[in-house]
Amino acid sequence: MALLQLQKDQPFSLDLTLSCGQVFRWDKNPDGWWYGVVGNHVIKIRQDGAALSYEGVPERFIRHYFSLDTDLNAITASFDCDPYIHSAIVQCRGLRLVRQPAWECLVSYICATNSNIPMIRRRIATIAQKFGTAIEFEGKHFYTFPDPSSLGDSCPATLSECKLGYRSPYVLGTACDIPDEKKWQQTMVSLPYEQARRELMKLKGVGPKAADCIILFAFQKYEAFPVDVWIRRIMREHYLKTLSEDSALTGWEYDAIRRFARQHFGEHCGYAQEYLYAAREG
DNA sequence: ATCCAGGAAAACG
DNA sequence: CGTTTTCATGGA
Repeated sequence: MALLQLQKDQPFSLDLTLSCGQVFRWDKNPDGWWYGVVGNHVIKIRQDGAALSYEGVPERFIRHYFSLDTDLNAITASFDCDPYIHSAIVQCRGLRLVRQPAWECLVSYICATNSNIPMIRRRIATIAQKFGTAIEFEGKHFYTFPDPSSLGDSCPATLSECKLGYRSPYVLGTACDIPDEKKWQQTMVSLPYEQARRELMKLKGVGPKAADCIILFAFQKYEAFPVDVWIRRIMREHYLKTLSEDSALTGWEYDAIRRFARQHFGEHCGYAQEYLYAAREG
């Protein structure tokens, strides 16, 4: 068991960070410990005030994954520009965007379309269980997320057990389009936002929303502003009151919303998006 | 039954 | 070209 002491000027909420909907593979036990699989590691972690207790990975891994070295106060200050976002910032103090493994993030958001969070979590868990590698930890089995070739070579019958519905061929096709996970990841991080977005949208099952989520959560390009039905509702009610009430989100509207957000919240508008999403009330 | 959920592809004018 | 329809799944 290792201990990490957070600094006073380093706000962090493990609970908000792991339960705000950006990740799908973390679970909290009633005793307060979070368990998750990141890459090839099972991580066990809990927070008591400014103290983080953890095991499974070295400290530098924790710092990197949870973005503990980014100046969160500076980031939230950069988009703290109106009363509504201000209240979200106060309400979600300590929420950080984590650095998700890119391939898993990509598949996660292909599986997320027209679906809800519990369903997404179940799909990702089943994919890992069927195609990943088992890791034993505290007598229980955890599963790594399978690499592209493991999924690409999978038999369709087993994949259908993951209940992806019409998303199955998208996941399969994308697995075949990305033979080299590491090379793909390196290429993507080097591209500027708009270019990375266009590249991602070439993949089957990746539209504007999924592309923006992947860019934000896996590549830390904080100018991405994913617009889902919740964000559209919030933006319509508090920022773009001229938007029509019907929930259809056209391509033109999506661009109008993300461009407004980029201008209004600034270069970290993606971070602002996650605060808006986390502070949403049903 | 009907509607909805971190949408996107395919079909249609 | 922009717009509408369809898609599979399960919970409310």
